Amino acid sequence: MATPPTMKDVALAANVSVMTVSRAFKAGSTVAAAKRALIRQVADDLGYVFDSTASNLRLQRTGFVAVIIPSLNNANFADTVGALSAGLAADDLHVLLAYSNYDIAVEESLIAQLLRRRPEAIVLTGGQHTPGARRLLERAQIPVIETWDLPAHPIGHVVGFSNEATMEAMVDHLTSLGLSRLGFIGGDAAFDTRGSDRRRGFLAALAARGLPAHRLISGGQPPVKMAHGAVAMADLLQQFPDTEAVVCVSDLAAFGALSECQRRGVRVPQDIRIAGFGAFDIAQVCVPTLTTIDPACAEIGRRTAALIVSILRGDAPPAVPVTEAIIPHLRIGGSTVQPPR
Amino acid sequence: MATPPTMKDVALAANVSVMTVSRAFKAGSTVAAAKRALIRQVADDLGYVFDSTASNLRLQRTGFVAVIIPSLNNANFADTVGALSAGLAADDLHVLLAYSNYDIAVEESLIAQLLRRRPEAIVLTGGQHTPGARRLLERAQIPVIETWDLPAHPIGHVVGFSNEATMEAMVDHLTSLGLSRLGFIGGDAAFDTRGSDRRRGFLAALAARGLPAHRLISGGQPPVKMAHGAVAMADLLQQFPDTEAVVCVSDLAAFGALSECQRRGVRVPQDIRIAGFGAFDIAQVCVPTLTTIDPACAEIGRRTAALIVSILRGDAPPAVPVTEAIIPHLRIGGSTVQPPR
DNA sequence: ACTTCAATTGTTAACGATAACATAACCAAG
DNA sequence: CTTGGTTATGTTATCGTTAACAATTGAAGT
Repeated sequence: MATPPTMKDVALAANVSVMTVSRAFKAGSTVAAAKRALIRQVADDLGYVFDSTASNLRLQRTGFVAVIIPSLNNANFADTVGALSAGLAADDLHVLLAYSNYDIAVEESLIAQLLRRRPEAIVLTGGQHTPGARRLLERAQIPVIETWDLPAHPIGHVVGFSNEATMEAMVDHLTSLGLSRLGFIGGDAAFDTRGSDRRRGFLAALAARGLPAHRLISGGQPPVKMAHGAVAMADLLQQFPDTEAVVCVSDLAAFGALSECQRRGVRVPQDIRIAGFGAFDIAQVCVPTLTTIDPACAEIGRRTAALIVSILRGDAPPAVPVTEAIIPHLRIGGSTVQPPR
Repeated sequence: MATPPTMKDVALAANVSVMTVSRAFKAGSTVAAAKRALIRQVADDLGYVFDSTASNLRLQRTGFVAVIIPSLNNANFADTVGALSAGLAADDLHVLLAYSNYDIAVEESLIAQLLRRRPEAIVLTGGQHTPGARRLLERAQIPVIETWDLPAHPIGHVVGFSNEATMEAMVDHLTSLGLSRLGFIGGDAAFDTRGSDRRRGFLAALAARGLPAHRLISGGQPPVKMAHGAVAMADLLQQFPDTEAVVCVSDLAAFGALSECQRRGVRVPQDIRIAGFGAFDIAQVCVPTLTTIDPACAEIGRRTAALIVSILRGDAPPAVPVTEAIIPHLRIGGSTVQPPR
């Protein structure tokens, strides 16, 4: 057959009306059991596949939830999206995923594209957007959820945490070890807003303690990869050899830094301490394990999914925009504190 | 406004017909320049957003390419999907992504769901599918591309490589170093077909050389993570302490194995050699760097995108199913050969 | 002024599924 | 054998956009 069979073809073959075929495929509708079985059999024989594009148009509902993440290739965002998809699946909502490559201009164009697909909700990573993007989102008649951040001026709902605030606990940990010469790797670019939020938080924490805050090494444009962390560590060791501990924008950079230390015979944590961010798998496998901050990626996804479901399908959707604060957790590893043996 | 504005609203406001509005948004159609500008202005003022669900139905074309990967959280597949998306974007094709969690039963149900969305092509990872999945795909009137494998009986097009065959080069490398007591970590489960293909290839390569092939350690169910690699290495060192080299199903497992060696003071490569698969970032950052096989993930994505574009939008689509063989490359690292200093 | 042709705009009928309404079939009770 | 009330099925119109065709306009050529 040239064109795929439609309900009409099935109806013809089963000798019923199109409407009956439609009902036969919908649970809870009144069709004689025998007829329903017949219709499904006929449909299967014909190779009929339900056409959701038609249904979407008629019902004015697509079942799509648009999601924009900075990068596909990042275990943290993957965990969030995984939990999000899982949480939406039960309510027949499907993630329409796009990635911005850490560029809010790209994000804006993705938003414009995605909205044409008529998603029922849209999930963003981060709280910083172009004015154009804000405008599009404010006019879109769908729930907007910003994640992975606590924006000062949210567009709609929020499920996230303050990247800046996480650094307080980290610096607290390091200073409680009696350390005062602290460095930071990563987060310089105007692009990586979450990374520079962390750096800002780091600097604020140092300032609050009256500690020097000049040991900063760029990790280059995001995504900051392992190899960049290694290069940055080499820079740090050369420029500021007296550094006692370095906080990295992510565990990937931190592992790169650790590897550079290994290559140079610099002992971690004896000679220098290293901390990361994100609680990536590698943090608990590498030697020593990395001190890091667990931002509860999956929890963000779960809570976002639950929020969306309650808004779209729930009987009591929230009247005002919701902000759900996630509490990241400091996880101490061998890269800052030598385990007792 | 309760319902979002449609072309009709724009037409009314701009005092033209709906069709003229439609033309005003379509490049290359005959609308007076001034009128086109006016319509676009009016549309913008109203907050009009093009509704692709209606367009998709009318045109019988969605611009979707369905893609199923085993896991979101895997840099290899992420690289493939990234390159694929990029290659499709120019032709206004968008990836509709789903992940099977390494389960072909899940894959079948995803295929059924995705086909309802009327994708213009569908891309699968791997060449093993349930009979139900094959049936769905054979009847779907769209191009099917299997990737990351060279199936014996392809459903349609193929862009991939033989996981089994890659192991020949790896074993060749190890035996050329004079090693003969080789082990393998991972790939036991019936699920992870690519992993067990690699193990089969490993065993075949040993058999061809008359080498003993009993040093096999399960990595558990896929995805085999770093931590599993560490546990497996501990098993291997205990069960087969005379092992000279171990090939792991992925770099992640290999890094876990390497980390276990570090913890135990087993020197790599002096005491034991470790190899991985996938050319993940970590392979070239860790100390020592990992010997691995680069399956050219991005190349798979690029070639798949090019194939799809040529089929869907090209003037000379291939008459018969195409099989594009990708050539994976052995990359030797410090985990099998100590670098000269 | 009168064709002729191109450029521009309008009208109609789909695309495939489904809510809403209308009708037909059925069964039990009186 | 009616009547009343379910249950099962059919009919119509619609979601928003667009191809195909029809109609109108305007400018150039004679």
